[in-house]
Amino acid sequence: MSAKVTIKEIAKHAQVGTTTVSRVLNSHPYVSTEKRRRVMEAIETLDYHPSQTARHLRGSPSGLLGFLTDDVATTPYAVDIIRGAQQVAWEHSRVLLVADSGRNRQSAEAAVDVFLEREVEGIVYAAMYHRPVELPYDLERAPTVLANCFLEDRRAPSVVPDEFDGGYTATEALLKAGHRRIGFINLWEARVGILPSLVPAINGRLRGYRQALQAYGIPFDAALVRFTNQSPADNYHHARGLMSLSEPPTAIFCGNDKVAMTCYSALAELNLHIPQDVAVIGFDNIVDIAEGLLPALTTIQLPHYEMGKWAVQYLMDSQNSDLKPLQRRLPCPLVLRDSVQL
Amino acid sequence: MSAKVTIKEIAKHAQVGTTTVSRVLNSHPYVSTEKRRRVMEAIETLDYHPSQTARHLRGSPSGLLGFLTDDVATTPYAVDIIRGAQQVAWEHSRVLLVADSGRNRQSAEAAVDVFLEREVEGIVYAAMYHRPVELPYDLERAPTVLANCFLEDRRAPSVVPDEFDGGYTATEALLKAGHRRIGFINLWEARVGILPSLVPAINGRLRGYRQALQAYGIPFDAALVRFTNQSPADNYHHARGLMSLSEPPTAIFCGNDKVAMTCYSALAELNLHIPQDVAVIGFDNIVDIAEGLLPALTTIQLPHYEMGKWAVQYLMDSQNSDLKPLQRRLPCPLVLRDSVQL
DNA sequence: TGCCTGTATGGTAACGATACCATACGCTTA
DNA sequence: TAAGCGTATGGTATCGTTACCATACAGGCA
Repeated sequence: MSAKVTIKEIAKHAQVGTTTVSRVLNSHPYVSTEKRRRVMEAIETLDYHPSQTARHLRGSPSGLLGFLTDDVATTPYAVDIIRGAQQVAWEHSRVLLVADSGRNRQSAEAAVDVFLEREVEGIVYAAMYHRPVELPYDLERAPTVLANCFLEDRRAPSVVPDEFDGGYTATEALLKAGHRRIGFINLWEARVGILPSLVPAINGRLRGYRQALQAYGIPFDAALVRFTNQSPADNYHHARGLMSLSEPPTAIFCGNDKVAMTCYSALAELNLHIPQDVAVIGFDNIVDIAEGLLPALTTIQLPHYEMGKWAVQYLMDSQNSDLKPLQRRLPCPLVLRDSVQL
Repeated sequence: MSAKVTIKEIAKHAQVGTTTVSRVLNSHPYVSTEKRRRVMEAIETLDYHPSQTARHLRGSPSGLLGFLTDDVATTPYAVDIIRGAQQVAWEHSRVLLVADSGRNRQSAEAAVDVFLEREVEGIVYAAMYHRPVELPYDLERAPTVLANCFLEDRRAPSVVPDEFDGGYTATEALLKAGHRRIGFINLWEARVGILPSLVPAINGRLRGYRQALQAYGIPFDAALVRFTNQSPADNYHHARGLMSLSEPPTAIFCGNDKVAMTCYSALAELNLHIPQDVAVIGFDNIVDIAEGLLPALTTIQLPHYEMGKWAVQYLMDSQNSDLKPLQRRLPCPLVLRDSVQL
C-alpha cells in the first residue's frame, strides 16, 4: 500500500547516518542512547520494516525453506507434516515456500529451480504415504530431507513412521487387555510398480505383530492374518472370514481405520458387541472416523506432525555440523478410546 | 552447494557485457545471434540461475504470495484450499509462503510482518471451517482475500462455499429419487462465542432444504428437522428419534459425513437397509468415510480446492484492475455413490 | 560528403541493507 | 604532554540485476 520506507528515510528523520540505523536494527554496540531512542522513534512513526530482500542480497541467508510434496493425497492427515515443518521453521525464523512436485520429474525440477532462484537453505520432500521414492531432482542441488518416504539406498536423510513399533504397540495393547487370539487384517498394496514387501506399512506392522505375540509366548497362526486390497468389499470379506474360523479371534487389529470401520459393520451384523465380544484396534487415527464410530475407535497415531518437525530440525542442525544421512523412525503412539476393554 | 554463478561470470565466459547477458535473459531486442548463442551456451555450461532476490531489489515484483491459516484443523480436507491456491499461483509464476496465524492477533501480526518484509504481492487468509472471522491484522497492510471465511462487514473480498446451494442440492437429489418425507439432521454449533444463526453451514443448508421442499410442493415439517451437537451419541439419538416418528422419513439428509456414519449404524440396528429402506446423504465428502461405508455414501463436496484457486486468481486479477470487494459463493456439487437409489 | 536512423554493445547508477574503513572525541596512563 | 584506547559516528563499496545513457557502426537519403 504505502510506499516502502527505507533505512535512508529513517536516518534522515532521526538525523543520523544510515550506519547508525543499521546498528540499532542489529543491536550492535557503540550507539548513544539518545540516538538509539531517536531511531527507534522514527522506525515507529514511519512504520519501517527492513527489506529481507536487500539483506539477503548483502549476504545473509535467505531464511527460506522449500517444502515439496508429491501429489498423491491418500491420507488427509499427512498434511500435518507441513504444520510440523512450519512450526519448527517459525521457531528458527524461517519461512516455508511450498510447491507441488507435480506428476513428473520435469515439473519437480522446475519447482526446485524456483526454490534455488530464491536460494532456499534446504528442502523437505514429503510424501503423502510412507514409501520408498526416487527423488525427482538431483540431490546435489540443495540439502534435502525426506519426510514420510526414503531412498532405497539411503543416501539422503529421511524421517519415517516406525511401522514395526506401530504394529507392536497395537498388538501389545490387545495382549495387555487379555486377548490371546488376535486377528490381523493387514493392508495389501493395490498400487502398481511397488512390491508389497517393500511397502513399510505392510511389512513393518506384520513384523511388529509377530514380535509382540512372541514376547507373550503365543504361537503365530497364519489363519489369523489376512490381507485386504483396501476396498470396502474386501475389508468386509476378511472381517467375516476371520469371525467364521472354527476358533475365531477375540480381537482384531486392522491395517487402518477404514478397515476398522468396515469391521464394525461386519461385527454388528453378527450381533457381536465391541469391545465386550470382540476388541478392535485401528491404524492412522483418522479422527473423523475414530471419534465418529460407536464405540470410539482405539487406534495408532502416525507421527505426521513430528516428522515435519524433525525434518526441519535436521536441516537446521546440519547447517552447523556435518551430519551423516540417516533414517530416523519415529514411534507410532497408541490413541486410547473405547474399542478395547482394559 | 556450488558457489553461485552470477551474470558477470556468464558475461566473462561468453565474452560480452553484462547488459547483453541481461538482454538475452529477458529476451530484449538488439542482440546478435552469435552473441545470443554464446550467452546461452555459457548459461548452460555454468548452470546459471538468475537471482530472484537481486531482481526483486531492482524493482520487479516479489513473486510471493502469503498464505495464512487459522490453526483450527476441523476438516482435514480444508487443506485442499492450499493446493488450489498453489496451483493457480504456480500458473502465474508465483510461489506460496505459508504461515500459521497462531492463536492470537499478536502472532498473526508477526506472520504478516514476515510476509511484508518479503513484500508479498497479496495474502490469502484461509479458515479451516466456514465462518465469520475477525481479521487478525490490519487490512491496509496488504491486499487480502479471505477463503472459507468472511468479515461480517464484507469490507474484504472473500470466497466461501454456497451452503444454501449445498442444502438445496442434497435435498433435491433425494426428492428426485422419489422421497417425500426427508429427515434432516442438521449441525449445531458447539463452539463458544459464535451464534449458531451466524454459522453459514447451519443456516444456509437449512434454507436450501426448505427451498427444495417448497419447489417440489412439499410442506415443511419441523418434526423432521433435528440439530445435533455433533457428538456420536447425539447423532445416534437423532437418527433413532427420526425413525421412531409415527411417520418416519424414507430418506435422511445428514449435516456431515460423520453424522451419516452414525446413521448407518442406527439404521443397521433397526434392520433397515440403505438405500432400499432408507436413503442417506451426507455432507463434506470425507473420502475415507464416504468410500469406506457400505454402501458407499452419496454426499456433497465442499469446494475447498476451488476456493483456493479463486482466492489467488482474484489477487492476480486485482493487480491489474480495481475490483471492489465481493463475496463469492461457490457451488457444492453432489458426489454420487450408492446410498441413494435413483 | 554529411546527416539521420536503426541496430548492436557495454559502462554505470541504482535498488536497500550492511561491513569495512576513516575519523573524531574524551579519558587514562606512561 | 603525548601516546593509546574505548566509544561514537558517518561515508562508501558491495551484493546481482536491470534501466538508462553513451557510444559505435552500417546503410539510406538528400
